[in-house]
Amino acid sequence: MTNGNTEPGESRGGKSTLASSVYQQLRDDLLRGALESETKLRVEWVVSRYGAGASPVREALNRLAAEGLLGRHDQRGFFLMPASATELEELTRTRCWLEERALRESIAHRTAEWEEQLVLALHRLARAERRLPEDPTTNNPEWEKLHRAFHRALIAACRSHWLIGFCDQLSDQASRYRLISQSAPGVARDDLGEHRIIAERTLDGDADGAVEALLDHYRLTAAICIERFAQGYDPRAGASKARRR
Amino acid sequence: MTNGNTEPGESRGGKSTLASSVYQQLRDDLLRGALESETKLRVEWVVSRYGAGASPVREALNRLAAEGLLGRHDQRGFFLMPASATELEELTRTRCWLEERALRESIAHRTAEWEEQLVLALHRLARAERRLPEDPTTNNPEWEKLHRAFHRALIAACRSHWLIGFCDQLSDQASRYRLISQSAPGVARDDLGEHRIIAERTLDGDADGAVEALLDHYRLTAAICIERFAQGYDPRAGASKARRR
DNA sequence: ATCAGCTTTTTTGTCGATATTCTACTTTGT
DNA sequence: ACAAAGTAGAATATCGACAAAAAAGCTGAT
Repeated sequence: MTNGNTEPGESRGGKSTLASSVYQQLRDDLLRGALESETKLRVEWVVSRYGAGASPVREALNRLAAEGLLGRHDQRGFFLMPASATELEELTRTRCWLEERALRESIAHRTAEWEEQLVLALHRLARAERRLPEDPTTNNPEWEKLHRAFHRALIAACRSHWLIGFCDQLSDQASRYRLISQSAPGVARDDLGEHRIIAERTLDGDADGAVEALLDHYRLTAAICIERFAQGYDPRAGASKARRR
Repeated sequence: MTNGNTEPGESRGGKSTLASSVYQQLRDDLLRGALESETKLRVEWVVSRYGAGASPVREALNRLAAEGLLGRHDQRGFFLMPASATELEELTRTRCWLEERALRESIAHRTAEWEEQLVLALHRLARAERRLPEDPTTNNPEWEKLHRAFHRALIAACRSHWLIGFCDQLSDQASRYRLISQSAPGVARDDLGEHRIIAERTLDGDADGAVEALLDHYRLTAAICIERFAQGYDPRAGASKARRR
């Protein structure tokens, strides 16, 4: 779990292995919600989709399962974790606990370097378009990256790579929910304004205010998602009847 | 990620796969400190030690690496994470943050069922011998299990399987450090008394008191380990010279 | 119709062999 | 003697075939 750890991506220099490449692509597709139509991930299916042998694919799937992004049952393969409103609530709860602690520690141990990285992240986020002009139903993947980078920059000074890793993991889960329920049109929302307030209070050293803004930000997002869930949204269109185990 | 997840062990009913079996054994050996003499885990070595093909072994190693129990570099295989005093400090810090939150939530949402499980866990722990009579240098593995079960019972009512998973992960890491530095004789310590106080205050609903006792418990353990580190303890005897990367 | 038990098909998990990459050592040129 | 380049050996990563298990399909009796 990640994976309480930095998933390296092996970006710098070292040639990536096939397993890592499949892992990366699969992970991206999962977080983008591109696989929500599948309920089970058969290895043969993954093999033919990403063009790699069974062994590296299995390794990638094992990593993702250990990270909590997939489920696994011995002799029964890998499956997408079912998305439910109660699970989203639990997720959000946990996320608020951990991010609050991380943000407070970050503020308490702030450095000039960290502050600069934060204003940079905010600036980049402000420049990006949330939705692409050509297809307003889907998010701009570039914006997604910058959004995640901003939230990570917030807590980067908390002095615990474990905590950062956990927050990343929860952030991954949350982004899946966000993208699942984003097919619906959605309320107008001042994303940028919220992020700006969080950053301002953080840079001011106003821990209580920053935490309040951050948690409101998360809770509002979750509330919107849950509402859409309640509206009877079901990712799987022609799903079959109940399956045992 | 790890493993913010319930590592099932596939105990009930379903026949376990070879990969899961190797995973389990390797994990046990890691936490028991039985592999501290190795710095690198060559697959061929693991294969011959646990009697399984390369594929299941690689899957097991991938899971452990995703959980943060091992390190991995593409094209360079798997290795034991180096143990350092500063890493132990960071670990303990994080652990205190998370366990405090988990314990407070557990107390805030306590149920009769949970309280009963807690007194049960304490009772079992009290009955077990910490060290085996025949070999006082090593811990009784049975006690280790019960000890872990006690600490998990404490936070079981926190209403977040994510948080429980994270705490488990950190607990695994900590137990590795504990067992590494336990070759040295060690101070006399009233383990049982500490655990009893934690449980009592918890059952009384005294959140502040329970948290204080729990964090002291963790910090004392860490302090003892770090002291032994400082005494120049080095797990790897005839280690080779510096390696790049 | 329905359900138990058998057969077929699909899918998972494992093995053995091989290609690719790294590592340590030797050679060569200055 | 030293560094760059090359080379033999070892380890990692991957493929393709196969065994084992589960799921789906089928038959026949109640």
